Amino acid sequence: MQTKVTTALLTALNGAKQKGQLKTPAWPTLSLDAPKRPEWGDLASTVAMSMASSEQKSPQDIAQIIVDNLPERDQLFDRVEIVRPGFLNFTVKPALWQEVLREIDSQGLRYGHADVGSGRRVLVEYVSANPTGPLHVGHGRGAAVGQALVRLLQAIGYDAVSEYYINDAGRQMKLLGVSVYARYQELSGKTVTFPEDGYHGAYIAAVAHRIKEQLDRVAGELNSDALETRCRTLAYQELLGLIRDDLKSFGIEFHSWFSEASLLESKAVDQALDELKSRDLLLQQEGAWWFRSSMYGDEKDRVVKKQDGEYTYLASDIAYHHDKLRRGYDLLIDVWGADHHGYIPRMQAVVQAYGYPKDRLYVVLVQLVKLLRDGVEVKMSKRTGEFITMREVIDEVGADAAKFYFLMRDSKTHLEFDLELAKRQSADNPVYYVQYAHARICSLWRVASARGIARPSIAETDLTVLTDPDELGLIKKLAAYPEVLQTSALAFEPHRMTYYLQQLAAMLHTFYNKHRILPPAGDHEVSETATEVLTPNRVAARLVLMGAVQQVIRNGLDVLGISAPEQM
RNA sequence: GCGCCCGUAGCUCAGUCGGAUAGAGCAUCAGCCUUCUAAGCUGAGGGUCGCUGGUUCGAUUCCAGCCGGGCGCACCA
Repeated sequence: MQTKVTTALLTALNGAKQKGQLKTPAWPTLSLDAPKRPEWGDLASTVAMSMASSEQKSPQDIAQIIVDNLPERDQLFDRVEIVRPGFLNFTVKPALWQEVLREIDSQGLRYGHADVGSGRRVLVEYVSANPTGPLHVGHGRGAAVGQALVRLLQAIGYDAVSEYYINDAGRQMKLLGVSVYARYQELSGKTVTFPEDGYHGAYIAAVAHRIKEQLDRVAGELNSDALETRCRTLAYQELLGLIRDDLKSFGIEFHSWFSEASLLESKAVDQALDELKSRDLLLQQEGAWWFRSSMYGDEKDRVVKKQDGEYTYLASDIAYHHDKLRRGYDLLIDVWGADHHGYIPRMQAVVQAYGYPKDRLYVVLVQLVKLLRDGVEVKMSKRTGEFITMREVIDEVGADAAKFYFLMRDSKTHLEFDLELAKRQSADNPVYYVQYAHARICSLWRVASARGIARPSIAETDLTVLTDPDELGLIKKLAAYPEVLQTSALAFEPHRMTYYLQQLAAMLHTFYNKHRILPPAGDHEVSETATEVLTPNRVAARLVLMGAVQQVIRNGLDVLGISAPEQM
């Protein structure tokens, strides 16, 4: 609908220009918003006001010129008004709104999809937690956001895929081995002093217990170093497996998993650094090698190879991004915890160092989740290993509710997540509120079929009976869906979709409460307050409308990776 | 100290490529089930959009400076 009216506006502007009524060389971007008040029409434009200075005419005059040049004015609009400073308010003909329902019906799950991406390839990297322990709530939010981004981008025509980068090399892995080995020794009855900087979580002992048998078998033949290495390998596999399982129960699967260790083994790190060296972007100083990120706006240069000859974490990260860039993606998205924001300039420096524009990489920051239970904060401490895991949250509130909560707010702001609220099955809980709207419509089909009312075929339904403001209001909301989807995807902000769904669900519930969709069952007297006449036509048209609402809720939830239950 | 993010109703937050009387949910109060799921709906109260300046016909939105909160400033990951 927006596009239809925008096109008309543009035609009007160009027409006026040809006649010499307007002279602005380039039109400002034509934005059309649904105005806040119904008396301001369905769509409003501010072009006339923004052109006032370049035209040296009053906004009202410009608006009048535009109106005079509007093509097919009577076919498109019931009313076109010019209001006070220079707003152009359009009231679109109901017939055009009614057409939206046919569009939804014919496109089904694809309604709202677009091709603004035109197949451009995007790689979204998210979660990427160290395989040194279970995923915690923060990872859960990152997972929900990452998955939603992939699906949103796919929906508007991008070829988007997901990847998990496994930090299976370096110090953290070493510590994992040491920690598990210590617990293993304890299990075998030895007293050991647990490494100070090791992983203290109870899950480490659990892992040690689980792999004990395998270790016992080789314990006699291996010295302690080799045993420790074995601990590391087994624990790593065990923990990565847990992470995969957790993600799976959260309904998340990755297109690919990428191992940091593989970069070191294949010498990809050396190669990536050599390439920088050949471009004079690597510098040896004080016995260490520095990446000259300050050449590209970072505040200072960064060490990639330490005095002791070890690579830093950044070295693998450089190689990893080098690899991603060379795989030919048009855009790389990294979803990071907000505490890593200081890392962005150096990664963008990496991108530029390899000759790519810096916006080839976009980092989506995800802020911390503050867990509450009945309004009281649930304290977490990573140091002592006492933190709430993602699995605990999923097990307690369910994957759908958890995802919805994670996606409810702008990811770069702190999120309060009340476990009790997320579990509650009432209107307080936005997840169920939205899902319930969907289930309610499904229930309508069940009741209709029980009463022998067939689901109407849209081709044979007269939609012109849908003239009630509530009916048209719902349709207008449905018509806004494609725009919401697109904005949400292009801004990398899934919460816009969550918000929209809550609004749509609210309208559905209001409508449902106020109007009847099916005629009352035969044995009920029609109450006096039912002033509406429910002709078979109207019933059919309303059912079509309900079908459309159901479809859009389903599409919206789907793009967020949340299920749309038929029954609750 | 420098950098990034945040500051909107009692609480949690939307909105802001500059627009017309600033929105939702929760909480509070008052109502609505013999009907298609009350996991729902209706109504009421509640605001100097952190502060001060600037740009503009117009600023919650843009700019500058302050104030408050979070995070980051390693040859850690």
